[in-house]
Amino acid sequence: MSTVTVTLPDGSTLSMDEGSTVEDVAYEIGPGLGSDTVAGVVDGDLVDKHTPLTGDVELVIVTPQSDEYLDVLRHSAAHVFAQALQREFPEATLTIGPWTDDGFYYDITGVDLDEDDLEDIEAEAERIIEADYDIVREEVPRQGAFDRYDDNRFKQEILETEAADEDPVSFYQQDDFYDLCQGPHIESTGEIGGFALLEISASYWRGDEDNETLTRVYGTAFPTKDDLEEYLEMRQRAQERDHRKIGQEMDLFSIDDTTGPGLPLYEPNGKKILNELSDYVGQLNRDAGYDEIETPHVFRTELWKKSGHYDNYVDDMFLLDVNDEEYGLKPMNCPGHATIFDQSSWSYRDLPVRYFEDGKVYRKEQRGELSGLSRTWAFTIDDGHLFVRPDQIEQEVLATVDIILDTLDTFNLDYTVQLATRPEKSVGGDEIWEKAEDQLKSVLDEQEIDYEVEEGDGAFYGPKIDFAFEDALGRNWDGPTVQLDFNMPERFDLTYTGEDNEDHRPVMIHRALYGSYERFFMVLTEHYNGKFPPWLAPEQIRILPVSDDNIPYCEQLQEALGDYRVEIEDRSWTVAKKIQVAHDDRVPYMLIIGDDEEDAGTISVRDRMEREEKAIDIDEFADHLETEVAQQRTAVTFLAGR
RNA sequence: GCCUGGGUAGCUUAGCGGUAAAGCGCGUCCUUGGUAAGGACGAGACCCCGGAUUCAAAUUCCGGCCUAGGCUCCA
Repeated sequence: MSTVTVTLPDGSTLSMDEGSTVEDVAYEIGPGLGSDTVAGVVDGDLVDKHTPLTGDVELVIVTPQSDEYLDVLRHSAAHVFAQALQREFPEATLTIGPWTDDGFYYDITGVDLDEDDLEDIEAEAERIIEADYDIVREEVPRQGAFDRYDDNRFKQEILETEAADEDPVSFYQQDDFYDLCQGPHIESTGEIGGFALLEISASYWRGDEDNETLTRVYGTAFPTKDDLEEYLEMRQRAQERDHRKIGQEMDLFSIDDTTGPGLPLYEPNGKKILNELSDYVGQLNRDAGYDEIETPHVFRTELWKKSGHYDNYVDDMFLLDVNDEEYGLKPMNCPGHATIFDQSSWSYRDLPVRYFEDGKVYRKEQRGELSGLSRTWAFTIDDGHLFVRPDQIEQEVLATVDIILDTLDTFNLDYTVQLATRPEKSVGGDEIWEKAEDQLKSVLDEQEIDYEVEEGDGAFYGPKIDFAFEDALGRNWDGPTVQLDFNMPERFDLTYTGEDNEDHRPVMIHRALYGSYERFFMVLTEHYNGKFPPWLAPEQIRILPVSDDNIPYCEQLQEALGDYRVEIEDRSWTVAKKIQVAHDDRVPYMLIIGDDEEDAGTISVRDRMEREEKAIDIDEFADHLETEVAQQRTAVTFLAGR
């Protein structure tokens, strides 16, 4: 019998008989590990512990202490759900039920479920867990598998595709329930300590919207009840920091039924933050050699035909009929910017030319996609376009990435980076694409940025670097971006005169430091949980008079702090209530002013971190705040070191 | 766009065939307070919009609009 070499995570190797299973290897290492083994990771794939090894492999043994154990547990939890479902609704048809990052789902059909049903199914699942059924792998001849699923075309399809080469086919059985499945699974249903069903939703078979709609039930499972509780609390906390909730509480923005979907209305508090954000990037852009321009919200469709948007993007555009002529709200700012570039003749010495604009754009996204500020119909891009010579691409991309990193650092944000490369449908030659992608890569490497390459995910007109953020609910959203564009300069026939006195084609770079203000606003609101840094906070200071008699002195203080956004709490409440409400409103600094302060000509400062100090000189506070705001510090620091 | 929930006062929600409720907010008054919600009274609702069933609809049914989650999209 031939042998195979198994390489373990520590680099050591074992020689095993060919056909030995993952579990055999574990027992070879030690009986304790053997009995603990739940599954294995063979060359990166999570497999059942009974999987035979047929060649030289890298192997990780999965035990209840492994990270992968949760996946295995949840996979089994999906089966427990399916069994409970079939007990309650025998007519339900099962399709697929994998684990996910934070639980599992099962796609089913043939039954309508509502939230109450979910509770019943959950109760049934608890009984199945309580019963602690053994979960047993079973090998069934191919024909037998088809017989089992003679009324389930989804399972049949899986047998004909994913499991096309398998005979026998593996099933997993617990009690009288079985499911076509490759595994791996835990030993018995009782290993699941905490089980919960979370949501009913929908999906398409095979993720294709032309296919049948399925009902998807999301759930999660943990080794212990405590782990589950902790997860549910975390979920609850995440919902608490949802920007839509905070936006409502802090009167930042609203989206009104009457004015329309996906069309955010910024209230005064929100606009104050937007203005600070705009001033911040405006300064960065000017410092980086950009010229500010402005374009209107609507253009004749002639422009969109010229830019190619009319052919490729018209379904997402808002079109208007004006005197029998067609106009379109701009879904992008670039054609306007390219037109401005085209108003002058340029020498190679003039390049790069850099334009920027806080440009409002309108995109008629699918209705079901609209969500708070993260996906809207109207949004403002801090949009910049560079017109560069081909030899300037790298330096300009580098400079742009540099400013993006500065910006993200100012807000102390976490992000991921993707390099999106040439899609199947694209314009431009092989050489220019290859070169451009290399240039983007070398910029990312030079900046020592971790990034993922998303093959074929670039725009048709050029490759791009995207920076993405995660929202409170763990969803990813693209933010800052740098995109190369070989197409627009062609379409607009943009040229500059080279050293050789010939016309040359510039390359266009699209870039945004925030992405859109809306989405960035969402990210910041959730990142700070509404506790905006003092430089951004809509209300930076609230003065709380102890009694109404102190109001005149408070007004003097307000005037002395005229450089800041200061409000006086003049409602006739107790001091305790004024403090409570100021905390709820997330105001960075409260000045508590009673007779003591008024007589001494001082202030008491309390911050939203609940620190407080009395008898402070107002100038000292104002000086500190000036620094804190000027440096865009992300925390309230006046009382930190005192 | 698709599926499943949901839409009741400015906000958060209860009510689910028979006189529209509560808390917060708002107004007036009392209280002038010293560190995380003092008290009383009051105003405020086309119960999302159409249609149907019924003696009677916020409540049931149908259609639409909006919204949440997911799916699918996302130059």
